[in-house]
Amino acid sequence: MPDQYDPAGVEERVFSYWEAVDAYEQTVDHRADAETFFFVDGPPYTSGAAHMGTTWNKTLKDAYIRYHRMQGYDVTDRPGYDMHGLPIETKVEEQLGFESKKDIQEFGEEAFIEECKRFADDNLDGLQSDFQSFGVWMDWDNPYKTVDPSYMEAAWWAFSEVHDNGLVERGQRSISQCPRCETAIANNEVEYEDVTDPSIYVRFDLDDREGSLVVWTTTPWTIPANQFVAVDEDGDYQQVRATTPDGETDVLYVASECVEDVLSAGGYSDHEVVADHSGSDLIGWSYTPPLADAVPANPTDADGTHEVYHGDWVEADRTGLVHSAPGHGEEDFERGAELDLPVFCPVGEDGVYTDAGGKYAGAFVRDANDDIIADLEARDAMLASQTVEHSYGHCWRCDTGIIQIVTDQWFITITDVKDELLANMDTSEWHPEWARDNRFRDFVENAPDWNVSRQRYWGIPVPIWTPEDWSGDAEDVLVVGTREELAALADQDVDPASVDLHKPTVDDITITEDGTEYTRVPDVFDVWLDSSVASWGTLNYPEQENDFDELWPADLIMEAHDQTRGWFWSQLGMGTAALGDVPYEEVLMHGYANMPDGRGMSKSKGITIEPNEVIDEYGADPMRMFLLSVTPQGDDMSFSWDETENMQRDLNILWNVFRFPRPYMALDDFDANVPAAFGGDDAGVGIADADLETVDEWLLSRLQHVKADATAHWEDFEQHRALDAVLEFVVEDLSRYYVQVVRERMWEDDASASKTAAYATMQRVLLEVVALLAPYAPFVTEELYSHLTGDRGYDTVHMADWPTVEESLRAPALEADVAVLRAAEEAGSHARQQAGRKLRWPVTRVVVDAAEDSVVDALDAHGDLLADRLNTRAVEVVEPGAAWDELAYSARADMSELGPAFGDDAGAVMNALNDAHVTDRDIDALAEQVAADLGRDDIELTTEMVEFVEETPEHVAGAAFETETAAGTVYVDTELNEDVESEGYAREVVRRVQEMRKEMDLAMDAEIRLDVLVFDERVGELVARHEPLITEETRARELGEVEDGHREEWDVEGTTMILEVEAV
RNA sequence: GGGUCAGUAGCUCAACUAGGUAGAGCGCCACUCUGAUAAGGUGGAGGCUUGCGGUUCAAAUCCGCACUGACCCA
Repeated sequence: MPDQYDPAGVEERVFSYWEAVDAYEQTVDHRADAETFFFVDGPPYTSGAAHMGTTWNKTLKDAYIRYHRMQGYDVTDRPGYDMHGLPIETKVEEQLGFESKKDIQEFGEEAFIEECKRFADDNLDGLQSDFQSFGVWMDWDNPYKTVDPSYMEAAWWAFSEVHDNGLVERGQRSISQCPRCETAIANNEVEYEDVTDPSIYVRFDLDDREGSLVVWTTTPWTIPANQFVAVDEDGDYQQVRATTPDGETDVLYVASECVEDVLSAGGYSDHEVVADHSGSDLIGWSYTPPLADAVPANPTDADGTHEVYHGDWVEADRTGLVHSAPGHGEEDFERGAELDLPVFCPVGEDGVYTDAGGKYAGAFVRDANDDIIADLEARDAMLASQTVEHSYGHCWRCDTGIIQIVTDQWFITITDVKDELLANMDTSEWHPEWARDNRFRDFVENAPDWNVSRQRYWGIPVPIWTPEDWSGDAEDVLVVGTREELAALADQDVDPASVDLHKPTVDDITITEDGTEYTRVPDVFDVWLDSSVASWGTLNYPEQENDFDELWPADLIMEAHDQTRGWFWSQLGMGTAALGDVPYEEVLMHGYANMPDGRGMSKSKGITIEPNEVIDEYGADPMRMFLLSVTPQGDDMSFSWDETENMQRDLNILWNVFRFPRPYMALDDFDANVPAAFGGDDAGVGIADADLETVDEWLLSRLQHVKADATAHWEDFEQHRALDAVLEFVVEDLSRYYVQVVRERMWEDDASASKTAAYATMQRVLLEVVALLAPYAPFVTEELYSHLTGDRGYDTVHMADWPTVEESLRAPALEADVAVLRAAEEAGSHARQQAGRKLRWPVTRVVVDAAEDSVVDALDAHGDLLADRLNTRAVEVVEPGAAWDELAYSARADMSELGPAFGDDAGAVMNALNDAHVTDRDIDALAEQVAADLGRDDIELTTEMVEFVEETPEHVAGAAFETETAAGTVYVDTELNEDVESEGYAREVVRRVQEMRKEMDLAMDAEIRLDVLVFDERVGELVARHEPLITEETRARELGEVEDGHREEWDVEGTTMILEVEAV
C-alpha cells in the first residue's frame, strides 16, 4: 500500500472495489431481516447542483444511516427529489426566453411541461452523482420522485382524505401574487428587498363636516380600491387648521403625534390646533374617496364603505389614519370581512386593472402610479408626494415586486385543527429541543390556513372536479384520491396503469354523476404539498400498503432549520389534516453552511465554497469528517479549510499508525484475527490468545472507554463529540503513546510472545477504530479494513457491527495509573531537555517527588514503564509529605518587609539571605545561617520576608506535573558514568547505522556487516562494551572489516567515527 | 420592525445546565528526535471571553441594552 495517505487515490480504489463486490447491496441485504428503521429523506429541489448545505445535509444522513446499519437495523434509505413547482417553471421560462404566461400558452402547455420535466430530470442526474461523489450510500437506483404517478397519487390520496375530514375549502383570501408568474405565492416565498417607492399623503374629504382625513401610502395603485379608513380607537387625534405660505388654509385630521411631520411634509408654514379627538370620535365619519369618479365600480357609501373604522393594527405612524382596501391588503381584507364590507379588487392576476378599474383599466398597477398621483393632484387631494426607501416583497424566483390581491383559492383549513397540530407536535422528539419548543411552536400557533392552489402548470394537478353551476360549497365537489378511482369515474377511457396525472392530460377528463357534469379546476398544488406527503409517498402508498402498515411514521428525519417553516411544518400539517398524526417521531434539525467568515453563502453573489473544490483539495473523507465534526443541532456551521486540512492530517496519522506494524507482522507471518462482529471466523491470534503486556491492556481499556463515549454521543445526536473522542484516541493514545512504547518490541528480531501480543492488540484496536470511523470516512476506513481482514471478514467495513464495550477489557485503575505515568513522563522529558540530555543517553536515576498517594501507587505498579520511557536506570519515589533530602533551598528577600524590620542593616541581611542555603523550608534555620553569616545573634525572620527557592543538586533538573487526580515533581539526574556513557555512545552508533541502512534502502529484515571505527580510544572502548546491543539493533550479523560498503564519517559528541555498512 | 440561535486564542471548539484562578487541539515561533518520517518530542508566544450596564463577596457563566452574523416572521 502507498506510503502516504492520498485521499484521491483511496477514493478511486474504493469506488471500484465497492463496484466489484457490490458493497452497498451486500450491506443492505446483510440487515434485510433485522429490525426496521424508517428514515425519510427530505427531498432536495432539482433546480441546481449540490451546494455545501445540501452536502452537509446528505453527509449527516449518510453517517446516521451507516451508524444505524452498524447498530443492526434494516434502514430505509430511499433518496427523494422535489421536482415540481414554480422555481423550475421560471428557470425553464428563462431558458426559453419567455416573459409571461402568454408565451407558455403559445408554446403549448404540454410541451412546456415536457421541458420542465427534462430540466428536473437533468438536475436530478447531477444531484445523484454529486451525492455519490462523496460516498453517500442510498438507494440511488430507486429514488422517489415527486413527478412519478405513484407519488402524485400519494398527494391526491392525502388531499382526498383532508377533504373527507372537512378541511378543504374554496374561498377568497388576500394573497401575495406574483404578477409575472400570474400565481399566488406563499408568504415564505416572498423575499424582501429595499426599493424606492412613492410616499404620498392624500386627503380624503369628509362628507358632513369641514376638512379632510390625511392618509399615507406607498402604493398609490391601491387607492382606487379604497373602502375605508382605519384609526386606532384609543389613539389621540387632532383637528388642525394649517396655513400655507400663500395664506391658504386647510382643515386636516391627523394623529396628534404626527401633526408636525405631516404639516411639514405638506409644506404648511403655520397651524393651529382646532380640537382634540380620540380615535373613537372619528369612527363612523363618512368621506368621499378622491378617485370616486374615476372608478365608478367601487361600491358606494350605501354598503357601509368609505367610513372610518377601528383597526387593531393602526399605530401613530405617518398620519395615524390608514387607507384600507379589502381587495388588496391582508389586514384590510380580514377587517373588511368582519365589517361585512364588499370586497372590491379591480386588479387581475397579471397585475393589470380590470374593467372595474374604470379610468385605469388595462394599465399595469405599478405603471398606473404616475397617473393616479397626477389625478390626485388634479383633484387637489395630494398633500405631499415624495419617495421613500423601504423593504418590499418580491417573488423569490423572478424577483418581480409582488402585489396583494384577493382571489379565489383552495385552502386546507389548518386553523380548524390547531389544537390537534399542537398536540401532535409534542409527540415528536426534536434535537435540539428548543427548536420545537420555541421556534416551531410559535410558527404552528400563528400558522394561517394553507393556500394549496397555484395557477400554474408544472405541479401536481389539484384533483378537484366541480359541478356545473357550482355553489362554491366544498361539500359539493368531487375529490379524486387514486388513479383507479379516476378511471372508474371518468367519462373518458383512462388506463390507471399508464395515465399521466400531469396537466394537460387531466384537464380534459370530465366526470358525470347523476346527470351533472363535473370539470377539473385548472390549478396545480403548491409545491410544498408535494413533499408534505413524502413519508407515505416514499413507500408508494396508497398504491402499495404493506410497507406503510409496517413502517409509518418515520423514525427519523433531518433537515436544516429553514425547514421548520418548510418540511417539518408541511408534514405536520398534512399528516394531521389527512391522518390525524405527525409523520415523524424524531427530528434532527441542523444549521446552515456559511462561509468561513460566517456570512451566508450565495450563489447569485458568487459567495460560495463548492463541495467539489473541497474534494479536489483535501478529499471526500476529510470534507465529510469536517462536516461531521461540527454540531448537527441547530447551530450554523462556518466552513473551514483549515479544519478540513486538519482532518486530512489526522487521517494521515491513522494511516501511519496502521502502516507501522505491517512490515513486522508480514515478517513474522502474523495470523491476524477477525472477530465475528466483522464477519470473521475468529481464527488467528486474538487478544484472548495473546500474552498481553500492561500497555496492551491499557490501550484496550482506553478503547472500551472510547467506544462507550462514542456510542453515547451518537445516541444523543452528537456525532461530532464521538468523532472527537475517537480521533483523540487515535492521535494521543494510539499514535503518541502506544506506538512509541511498542516500537522496541516490534523491532525485536525473532517472533516472541511480546510481539504477538502487540500485533494482536493493534489488530483489534485498528479494526474497531476503523469501524468507529466508518460512518465519517467511508473510503479510507474501507481500504484500511480490507488490509486488516484480508479475505476473512465481510467484504466491506460497512457491514460490520458497531463496536460494543467488552467489560472484561476495562481497567479503569490502569487507565488512571497510566495517566499519571504519562504526566510524569512529560515532566521528565521537560527536565531532560532542560538538562540537555537527549533520550538516547540513559540517566542514572529519576526521582519522583509524589504529592499524592496515587502517584506512589502508579509507580509501584508500573514504574518500569516510566523507567523505560525516560531511559533511566532507576526510578526513586519520595512519598507525599516527605521531602527529597538532596534538595536544598535558597531564599529570595522581600525588601518591602526587610526594610522596615532592619533599617540600615536591611542591605546586609538581604545579601546574607540570598547567599544562604537550607535543607528545608525552615525559616528558623535560615535565620540561624544569616545570623552566623553576619556574626550577629539578633536576626529574626518571618515567612513574609522571604520566598524559598528550590535548589536541585548539580546534574539534576526537575519539572512539575499535574493531572486531575495527581501531582508531583520529576527530577532527572544526568550525571554521567561509564555505564551510561557506554550505552549512550553505543546508541549513537546504532542510530547512525539505522540511518545508513535507510539510505541504502535495505529491507527491514536485511542483515548487514558493520565496521565501526572510533577515533578516540576511550570512546572506542566504551562503544565496544555494547557490541551485542549494536549488532542486535542494527541486524548486523557480524562486526569487522567491510570491503566495499556504504561508508560514512560522523561526528558524535565531538568524537569522529567512521561507519561502514554492507548487506550480506 | 418582531422572534429564535450564535459570538471565548490566528482557526475549530471546551468550560455556560448548579457563578469560584478561562482550557484543549490545530496553526505559529524556538529547540529536539529520526526504520510511522509530509510522523514524533519539549518549550514558548498568543485572551479586556463582541461592547456597555446591572445582580453578586465573586460573572465567560445570571439579567438588561447595544453591535455583528445566520435563519424564520412581517
